[in-house]
Amino acid sequence: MIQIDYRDSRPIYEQIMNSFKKLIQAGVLVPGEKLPSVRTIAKENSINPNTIQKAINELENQGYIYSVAGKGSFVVEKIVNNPAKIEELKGKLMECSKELMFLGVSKEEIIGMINGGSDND
Amino acid sequence: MIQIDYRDSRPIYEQIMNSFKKLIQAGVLVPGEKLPSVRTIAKENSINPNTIQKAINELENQGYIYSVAGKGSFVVEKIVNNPAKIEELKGKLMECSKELMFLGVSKEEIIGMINGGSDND
Amino acid sequence: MIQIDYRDSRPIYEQIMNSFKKLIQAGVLVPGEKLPSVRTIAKENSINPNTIQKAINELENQGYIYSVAGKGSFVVEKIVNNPAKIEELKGKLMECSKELMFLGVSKEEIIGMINGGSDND
Amino acid sequence: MIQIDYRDSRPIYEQIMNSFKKLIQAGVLVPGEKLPSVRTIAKENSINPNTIQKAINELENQGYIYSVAGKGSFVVEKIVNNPAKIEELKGKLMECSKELMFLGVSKEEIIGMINGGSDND
DNA sequence: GTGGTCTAGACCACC
DNA sequence: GTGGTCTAGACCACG
Repeated sequence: MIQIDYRDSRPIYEQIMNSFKKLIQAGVLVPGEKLPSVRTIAKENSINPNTIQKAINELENQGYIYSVAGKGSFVVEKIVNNPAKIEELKGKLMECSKELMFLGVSKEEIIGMINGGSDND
Repeated sequence: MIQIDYRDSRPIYEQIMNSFKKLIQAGVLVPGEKLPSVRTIAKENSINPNTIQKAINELENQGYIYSVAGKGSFVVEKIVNNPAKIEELKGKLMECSKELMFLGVSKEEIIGMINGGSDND
Repeated sequence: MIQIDYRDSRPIYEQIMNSFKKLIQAGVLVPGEKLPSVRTIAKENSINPNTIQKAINELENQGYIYSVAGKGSFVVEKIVNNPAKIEELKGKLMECSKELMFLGVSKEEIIGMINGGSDND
Repeated sequence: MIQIDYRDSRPIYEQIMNSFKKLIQAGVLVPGEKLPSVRTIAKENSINPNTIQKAINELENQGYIYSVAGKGSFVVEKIVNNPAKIEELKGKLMECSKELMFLGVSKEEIIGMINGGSDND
């Protein structure tokens, strides 16, 4: 369910966080659905529960899930709008697109990628 | 010439590197042009020369400049194609675009940003 | 009669307790009035009776209600003065007001809120 | 510099966080000032560095300080406005004020407290 | 069994 | 030296 790359420079908790973000965005995890427990995720991936907990906390801070002590963590019904975050993402996207164009990728190809939405990870 | 933000969580050398990348991409530094010396950059920005050197080395590794011992560093004539980097950037771009769409930004708006993207930082 | 939000991080019994507090403060439950039985509240809200009992016990500890074995729980005639609780609340209130002022909310606005505060939940 | 009450139900990291918030709000820690290092705070208060780190992270998330790896943590120049947080605090304040009035504290006394701003902690 | 907190000790990149 | 991440194990309140 989750992909961890220990050679990746990004911290493990961030990789876990992104995995869940993608599962939510892709609709694999639907609103209201319960996530596996911290301990389950930890055991299945041989990662320390504290690291999982950190990822879960971050996901809650960012508004993707909500946690209820003693019950579990659940996908939120609707993502809360966060204008600041949208601006940040727009900035990142523009930076990538500029650098790609500088490296010879045409504007059309980039737009094609966004239009097609083919998974490129 | 270079913008350093000590509050930024990114390492100094990375900020320096990005500044030069942008200057090259924007055409302020043209192909073949000589970069200021490490010591000059260091003095002008009150930064440790080692930090500048690290940024210069990274820029060379990524194919933006080339260094000649005893002469200095110069902007490359043509950026070497770096398929791995292009793929990485494409991945990042798709991730941003997916998250933006998930947060309610329309595909059209994103494409419009890329089409009209003449803002430079 | 009672609002439970399972997404809320606060324990269920605390939410129940607060619901009753508000009903008493608002005068919906008048002094001497009998509260519904633990089992009734539990069934109507699909909550474990133990959880309801815990809320009831807390309300009694805090002096809002009194319980008579075999009869039920009743709203007290007059809230017993609880200096410790008053001091605690005063502390909390001052903390909120200070933080609000620090964040740029004017003293006048805060006082206006307290003066005009007829909104109930 | 920091007050920890191990009998307090609130987590230690939260108490630490609040201590620093108050020091910043009171002007003891001025904008731009460096906070003691994680390890220093940990040693001086006989608390595990990880617990301090959590408090520091939270303070950064809430916009009170910013951290630079390898340099330290610093008080931000100006607190970022956060409307959602202001609304939350207003709600808390109203709840306290209502409960105080219900317990017999007069509206005038509450307003007097806010006007006087005497430390009540 | 669940999330949440905490300790003790470790390693890393950065400056 | 600094902040940041991670592990291994523990205890707690809640349902």
